[in-house]
Amino acid sequence: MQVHRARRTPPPTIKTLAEMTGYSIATISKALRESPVVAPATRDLIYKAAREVGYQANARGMALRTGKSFQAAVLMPVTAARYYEWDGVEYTQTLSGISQALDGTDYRMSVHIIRDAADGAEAARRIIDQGLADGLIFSGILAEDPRIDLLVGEHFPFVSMGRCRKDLDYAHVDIDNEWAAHAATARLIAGGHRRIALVNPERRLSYALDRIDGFVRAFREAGLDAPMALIAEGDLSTHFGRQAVIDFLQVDDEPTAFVCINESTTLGVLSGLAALGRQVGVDVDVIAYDDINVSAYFTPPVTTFYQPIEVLGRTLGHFLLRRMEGEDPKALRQVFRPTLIARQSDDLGGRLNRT
Amino acid sequence: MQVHRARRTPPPTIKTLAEMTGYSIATISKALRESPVVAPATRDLIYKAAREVGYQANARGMALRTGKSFQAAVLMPVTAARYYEWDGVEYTQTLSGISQALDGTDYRMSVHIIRDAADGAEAARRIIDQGLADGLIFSGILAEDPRIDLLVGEHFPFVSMGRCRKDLDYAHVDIDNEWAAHAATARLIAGGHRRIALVNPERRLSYALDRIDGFVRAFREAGLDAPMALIAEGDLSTHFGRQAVIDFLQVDDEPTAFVCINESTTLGVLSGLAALGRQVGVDVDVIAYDDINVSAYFTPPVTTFYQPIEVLGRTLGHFLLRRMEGEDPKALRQVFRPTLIARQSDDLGGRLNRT
DNA sequence: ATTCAAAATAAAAACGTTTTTATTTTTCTT
DNA sequence: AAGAAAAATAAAAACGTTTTTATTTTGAAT
Repeated sequence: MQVHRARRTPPPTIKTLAEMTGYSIATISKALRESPVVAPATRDLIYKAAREVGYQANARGMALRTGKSFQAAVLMPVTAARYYEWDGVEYTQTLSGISQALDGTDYRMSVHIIRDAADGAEAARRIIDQGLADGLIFSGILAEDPRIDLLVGEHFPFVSMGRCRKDLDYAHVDIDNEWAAHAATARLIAGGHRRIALVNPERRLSYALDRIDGFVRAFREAGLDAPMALIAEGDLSTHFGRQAVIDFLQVDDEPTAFVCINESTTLGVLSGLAALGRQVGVDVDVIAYDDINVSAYFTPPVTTFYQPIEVLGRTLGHFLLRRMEGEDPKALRQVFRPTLIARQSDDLGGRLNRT
Repeated sequence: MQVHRARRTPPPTIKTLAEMTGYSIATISKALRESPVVAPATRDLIYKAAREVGYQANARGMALRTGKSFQAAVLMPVTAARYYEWDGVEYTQTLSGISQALDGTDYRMSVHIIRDAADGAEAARRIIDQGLADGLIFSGILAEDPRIDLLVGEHFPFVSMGRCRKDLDYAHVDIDNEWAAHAATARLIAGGHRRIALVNPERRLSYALDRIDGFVRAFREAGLDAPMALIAEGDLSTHFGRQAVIDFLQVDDEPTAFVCINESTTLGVLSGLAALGRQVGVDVDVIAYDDINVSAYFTPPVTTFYQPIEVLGRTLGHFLLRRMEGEDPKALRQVFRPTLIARQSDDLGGRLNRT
């Protein structure tokens, strides 16, 4: 026989406070909202009563009346298929950052898993139409991202992690991918490398283009033609990184260095190199981009451009809050430059012919 | 000058449908809830009208009236500090699994980041008190987890990923850690290993005890004493895994094999071994537990017990749905046994003295 | 003291549902 | 054909807020 606990007294509402203090619920509501029309003395009285009974505004009541949901939605891309389980691991840190920004506000974070870009657009549509959230954060920005057009058109508050290639006003946070790719490539060129491979995401992703731009610029500045044939394009899985290496090392004029786009692919690249018996730092150089500081533990540790992604997350959250307050998106833009963490020399220990 | 779009027509409500069909809102509501009191003919009519205008029940209205939030809360542990950025990466897959289970229901997934166990208990408290969610999923179960007592006491629907050591009725999903640790250890013992190290989480975590149990049982069954001094305890960071190796390899009678608890530590262990010049499969054997299938890409690939964590996530979600429907938690328990993926022989290529 | 404006508070309506209670319509029984 | 029971529908209340409108109180000016 299950013993049921005595029904707990229902949580206090503004009605409770009205009865306690003798004021009307209208006054209670205004007092708690810090409305200037209520006399300071009564406001204090009401606050005292609220504290006394531990009053917490009922989110559902507020939501219905105001039409707000007090939810900040985050679209989180997860590839369901095998080979991809390591994908998106950095989202743990991203969510943590966003949540930190939301802490202490009335907003909660709801996470919507999306399978691909189309799914993401549909999720955005649903969130707007059904008022599932008051603001939206998403990443994986395409060069021509329909979500950005949609949200800008609807005047729906959002912050994107990444920039699209259209000239629109929207709040965003990004990594300076052009700069990072340029810096990495230039460093390898300075080390004497000429055959440099770029392991890149698909070209429809906006930052894939940014990376290519930086890659090409580094060669141009050195008076060289960029080896466009050495740009591998694919999903950013570990499997892809590994396959890219295997493919490249089977052509005649094989690359002597790799620029990797994220940790997942980097791990794959290292795995591929190991499988083919190539030693990093001896036969080939690798320079990577890192956002959860894990490259230090790879074998061997690789030189990276590091940008803690939690910081991006925090910024995303803060920007979204301000955007939901109605702030002009023009003011809400930040592009981070990762810092170089050199863990290896990039000239194969000096064995490479310098020009 | 910003051009504002014409105010969009407000979304249809049951009132809209009432006007369209001529029925009262009460009938509309009942029809949509499939209540048997409304005549089938009218139900059909009302459904038709609803489809016509694309009616979607307003979540806020429902929430206020029913007192439900239609949120499934997930507590997601994230260690903020440096050294821990790789921690919890498997949560991407976990969330994906949960979300898959929730797909097509009225429930949304809200994620609450927690910093530690105490933070988790506080979050649970807040979720119950403020009715922030109708159900809860959490992991990182302690041997004596206060959250489980709390939630069982409050009759709040929840599913835990992992079991505590108390004999309580609650829905849960778990890995058979005792079995896995036993299998891994027994395999190494069969390979001739005697000095086997267990890289384990802190002992207050319930599954840390399970692992120790399995570890000890494997030795006992072989007629040996388990080397309790070779059990390293710490957070599950990459940093910890590396440090554990470095510590162990500086003692006299150093271990010849390592059993690792998760991928983060495994990566650390491999990093530590590489740093000390030990070759896996030559000087030392490593067997690991893997939930996002990444160990295949480590250098060298390591033998693992693999359990795709997304499957656990899906089960968690399904169990929570059933629990929120009021189903007896006794029926909602599942313990998964990971499958062995042998990527190396575990007797150092036969070089180890067999007993 | 009266009047009027300003300040403070109260009342009422509304947000979109569900549920309880009331009413009307239909069907069956005799 | 009348009456009662059953079925179908409608009306009203409620969930906890915020906001608009109405009322009361206060204070100052005459």
